[in-house]
Amino acid sequence: MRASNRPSRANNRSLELRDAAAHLFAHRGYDQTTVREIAAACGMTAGAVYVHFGSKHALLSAVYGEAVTRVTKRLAVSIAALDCPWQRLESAVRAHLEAVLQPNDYARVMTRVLPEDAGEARIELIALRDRYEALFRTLITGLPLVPQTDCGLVRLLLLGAINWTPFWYRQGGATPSEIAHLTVTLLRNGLAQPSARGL
Amino acid sequence: MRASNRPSRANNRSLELRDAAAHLFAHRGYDQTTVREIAAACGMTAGAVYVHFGSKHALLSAVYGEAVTRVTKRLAVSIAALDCPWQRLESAVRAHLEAVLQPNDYARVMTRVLPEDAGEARIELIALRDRYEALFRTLITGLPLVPQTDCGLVRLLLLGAINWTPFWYRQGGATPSEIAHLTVTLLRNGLAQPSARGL
DNA sequence: ACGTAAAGTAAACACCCGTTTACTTAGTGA
DNA sequence: TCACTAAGTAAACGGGTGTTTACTTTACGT
Repeated sequence: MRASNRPSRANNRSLELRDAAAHLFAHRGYDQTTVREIAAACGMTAGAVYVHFGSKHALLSAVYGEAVTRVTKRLAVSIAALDCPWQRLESAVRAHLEAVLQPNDYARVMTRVLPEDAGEARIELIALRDRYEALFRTLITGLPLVPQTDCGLVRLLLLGAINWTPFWYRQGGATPSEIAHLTVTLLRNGLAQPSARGL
Repeated sequence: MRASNRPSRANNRSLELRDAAAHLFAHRGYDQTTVREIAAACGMTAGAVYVHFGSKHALLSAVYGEAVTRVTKRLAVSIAALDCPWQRLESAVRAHLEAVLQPNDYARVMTRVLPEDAGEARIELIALRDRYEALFRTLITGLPLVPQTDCGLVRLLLLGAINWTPFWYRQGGATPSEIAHLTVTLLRNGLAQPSARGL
């Protein structure tokens, strides 16, 4: 039981390191970020990184895991008090967009770094991402959609639309809130003029 | 005028090289593909690549440019005979999805390789992508949408949804045609049960 | 037949990468 | 006080990278 009272003087440089990694991964991608850069951002040497993390992949896993934890929490809070399934979805989309679009390093890693680039940590990242996407599955199956709608397909299209936003979003244009509203309105009623609707 | 009758014995290995690069970039990404691998795929040495292309970036530009050319052509053909703006959009989405989802190396590079990873060739790739996306701008502004709809935002959400598909699409599930139909139906009428529509 | 130029090779170049090793520093508990 | 341990450094290791160089081959035009 001695191993449990861990930290002692541990003024967690690990977290500092993880934050720096998140920042660099978010802005330049995994491949193009070097361990030396991450270390330098904390005023350390590359070797010291391996005191805290076994490998660069492990560092990515830590960042990715924290990202999912944070955005999951944020999403849960944002929908807690809502009952209407459409409002719940819109709130969830807004929370997701706010996380992904603000200069938020962790959330951005979730959409910018492909699990495929993570080597051995690949399976772990995919599991984390799936865990997050399951939240949207629940929200979507709760919607009163036209019968026989392929909910899985809807979820993937929705997540695609909002995961792609970081690639075109610019400060000063539409706000996350506006994007969320348009997205869910679109999903609910479509955008055709009433006179031009099909059967 | 002597420089114009170029090829002579030129049994264009350049194209072979470009195809091999497209294949590798599509399946493993730009960073994780080496010049030696591309050369080996054509039975050549790395040095020979530089007879045909000035750099690895130039090779990516060539692949990306060809990708845009091909998918643009395919899209133009698919909508040529159609008049109804909704049908035109659905056909365009279907063409795009077929290009991106079938094991089509060139189209896949367009969605898998971020222009940001291309270094100096970055600006060129962005210009090419923008040229392609402008086609969708035309298709969307041609739709009879509810007044004051932000067409730019709609285009970006739509492109996001369909650009993300390669990351989850699996053979045997929904076909490109089905995905295209659902996507445009969603955009047109939404998916809410008629009794559950908002104002 | 021969000069020319493109196409290709083998090998090196210069550098950068993730990771490891041997060693130093500093705080802690007994 | 002193052994112990975590944290960190400096430097190297082994390998891979894009690219260049010097040289060879090959096919054409004249």
